[in-house]
Amino acid sequence: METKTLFPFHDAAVVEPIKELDLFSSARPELLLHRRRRRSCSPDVDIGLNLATSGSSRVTEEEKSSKSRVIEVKVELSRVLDENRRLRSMLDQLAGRCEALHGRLVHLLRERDRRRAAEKPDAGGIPEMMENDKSDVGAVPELPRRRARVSVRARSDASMIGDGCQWRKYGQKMAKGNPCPRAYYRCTMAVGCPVRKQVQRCVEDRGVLVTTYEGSHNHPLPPTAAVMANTTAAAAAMILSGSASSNLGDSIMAGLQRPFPYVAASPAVDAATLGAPFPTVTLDLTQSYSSTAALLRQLQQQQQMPLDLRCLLPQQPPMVETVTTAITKDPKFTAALAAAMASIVGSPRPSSAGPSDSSGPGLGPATYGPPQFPKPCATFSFK
DNA sequence: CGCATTTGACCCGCGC
DNA sequence: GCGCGGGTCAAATGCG
Repeated sequence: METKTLFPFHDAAVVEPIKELDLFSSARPELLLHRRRRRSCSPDVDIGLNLATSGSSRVTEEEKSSKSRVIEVKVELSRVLDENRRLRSMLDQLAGRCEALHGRLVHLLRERDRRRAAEKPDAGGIPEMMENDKSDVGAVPELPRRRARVSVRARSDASMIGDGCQWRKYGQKMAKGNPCPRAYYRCTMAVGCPVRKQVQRCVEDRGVLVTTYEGSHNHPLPPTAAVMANTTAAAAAMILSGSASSNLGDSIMAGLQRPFPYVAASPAVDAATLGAPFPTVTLDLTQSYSSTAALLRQLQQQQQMPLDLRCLLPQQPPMVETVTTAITKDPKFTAALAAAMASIVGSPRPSSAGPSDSSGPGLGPATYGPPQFPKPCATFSFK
């Protein structure tokens, strides 16, 4: 981290420079100040002032100058501490609102379920498809069913990105407008798991693999898969609820239970992704994520977030940066991101698992067992 | 022989 | 109604 010397006129050996305060680190700045105050009061500390009587007028000038500098610095420190407290308070408020909304949503959904059970005691439960596909649970039957998809773009030479799940290929087709075939996989980690995914190379950049997930797993996931699944679930929940409040459902609950939106990318609804008629959010792991603020603003502008979640976002751009900084400095964020990255580029892929003969460019047999990963390719960066 | 993949056929929704 | 395209099925094939 950059170091600012606030006392350039002092002997560095006597007064150590004050480092720039990390507003979100675990080291409490107030304590720092407290320690410094205590040190400054200690009789052992040389405060750097020459109190000798020789040249007394010059010393007096220097003394006045130093004292005024000390006062200035104290004021500045006080201002920074105030700002720090204010930012912490904002973050606490945001977390509190999120918690409250989550609790409220859980309550409403339980109420809804109770009402439905009371109204239709002989309904025989929800249909199998609805039961398996949690993203549909909240849909109103008269409204068209909306099935969210999450598209993950990652740079890879392999036929499939390793996401920790086991998949079985059940089809392959040539899609219009793309010379590369599209492969269809379904999850085989549990009987009846409704999750499917499509894998296709990007027409603009053959090095980019576009993987589109649909549905929710009906079984426990290994940690590496859980990270990706959580991310896609949160993203799916976001777009499902973005324009139709009546579609608030269990998927949103799933999303709210995640460190939303820890891993996020271009949130634009990508209707062109694989020609999907469904709302699709794209997680672009080929891009450099230097600006989560841009993401948040985009979410605001496109109103892709649920109404109630939108209110959690700051309304003024400077605060967006503030929240972004908070998110990106959060060790949990870093950990989640690292796990997500590990699920994608975590280990080298065996050469035998490469693209097969006639199955088309870059689309080989499905991988099984432990996750197999393409070579490291996706890029993230934080400033 | 069992299992996974391949691939042509079929189904379905949508636009004209 | 028809054609098109996306998605799925299932018989055929390949492989260990």
